[in-house]
Amino acid sequence: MATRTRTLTTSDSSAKAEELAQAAFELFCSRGIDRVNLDEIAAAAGVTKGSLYWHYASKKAVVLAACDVYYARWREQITAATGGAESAYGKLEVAIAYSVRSCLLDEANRVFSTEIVALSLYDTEVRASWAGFLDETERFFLGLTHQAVGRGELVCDDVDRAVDLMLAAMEGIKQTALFRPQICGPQSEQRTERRLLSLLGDRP
Amino acid sequence: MATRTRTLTTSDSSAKAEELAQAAFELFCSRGIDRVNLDEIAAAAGVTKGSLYWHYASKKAVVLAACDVYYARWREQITAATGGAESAYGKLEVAIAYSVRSCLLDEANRVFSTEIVALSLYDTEVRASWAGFLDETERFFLGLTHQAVGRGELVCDDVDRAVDLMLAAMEGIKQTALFRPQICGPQSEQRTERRLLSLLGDRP
DNA sequence: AGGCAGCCATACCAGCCGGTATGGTTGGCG
DNA sequence: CGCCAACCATACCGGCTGGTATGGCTGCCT
Repeated sequence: MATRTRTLTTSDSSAKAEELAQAAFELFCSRGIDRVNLDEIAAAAGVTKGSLYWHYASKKAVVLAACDVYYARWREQITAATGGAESAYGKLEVAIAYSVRSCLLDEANRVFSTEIVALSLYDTEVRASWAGFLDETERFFLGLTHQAVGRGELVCDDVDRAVDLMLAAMEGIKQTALFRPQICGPQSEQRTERRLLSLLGDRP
Repeated sequence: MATRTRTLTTSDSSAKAEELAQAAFELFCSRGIDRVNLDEIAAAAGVTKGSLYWHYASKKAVVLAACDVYYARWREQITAATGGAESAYGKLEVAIAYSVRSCLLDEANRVFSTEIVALSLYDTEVRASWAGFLDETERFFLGLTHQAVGRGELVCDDVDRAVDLMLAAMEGIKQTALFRPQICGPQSEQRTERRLLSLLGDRP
């Protein structure tokens, strides 16, 4: 799409740019950002580095674009997961279940987010991008939890604090999962889900 | 190669090796592992790369040695911090206070641990080393918490689970602190301490 | 004395990779 | 048609850095 009005607008005019971002994201997920060079990314998208540099000004720009791919996929999957549930509490359950699963089992997700966090130590743009995503996820869980509490499906006296804590625990679990493969089993997964859920409050 | 000999036992053989490890640790903390080259490390220890390679076989060996420096400093500081308190609960308080402070305020600590975690994604030796350290910290908090519960200073029905959760939250807080500088203020620090402490149980 | 091992410096290499220079092809448009 | 802009390929550069080859110096041991 957008093949004709290829004027001087931004890079969304070209589907190739998106294809390059997708390819970069996949490669970054499997092998880490600085273990993937631009030749590989370009090749994975069916072009060469010369073309890549027509769409992106630097490797960092490619990384930022890969981040956007990550965010878009998260939105897509989280809405798909929560779409089935009716109650706000039910949505919370499946949202946490999805998050735990992606934390504990989806190694690609772990690789990418770990690399981005490490990059954020030195690059303010990457850090700002990731911070925006963290805000988005917090707003998401905050909204659901407030809904559940407002509808009487959950009892929690300090929602903001509870969500903060739950998200921090989730990040911590994701990180330690790298070093404790044993906690990635299916029964451990369910237990983790229940623990995180209970951090948000109690059922009435 | 002949790295043996040395009349006075094993690794104590050369103080220069330790000095190199210390220098490497400081540099890694300030600028990240792969933004520091071996020439700089050697120079910081007053030698050149040629000598560095007499003490260490590769850059990875230097990284591992820097990890050991990190562990040693943690032990030293945590024992110093908990030395003043008599009750087990008091020790828990100061241990958590120290951990929170180092998570939220000590940026060098954050840089180093973040880098090591990222490296652990690909290097099994580094991962094993860090996993050992995580085990050590867990054992430390587990021991204190069990003590506090056994002495009636704390009420907690599932210590293992509580410590797990507290440590996960602490890791998560450390990570998100990078993206939310506002949570690093002193009053926020105390609140964080209290929240983490309350995760371990209630006072009788 | 003299040999040897520990310790260190100098000089050098080679591969990797981000980035660039340049030129070719296509298609829309005046 | 002819021109230009979008898009892409080829070839190349140059800096950085982990790692090595080699030899010098020191002091202990026999």
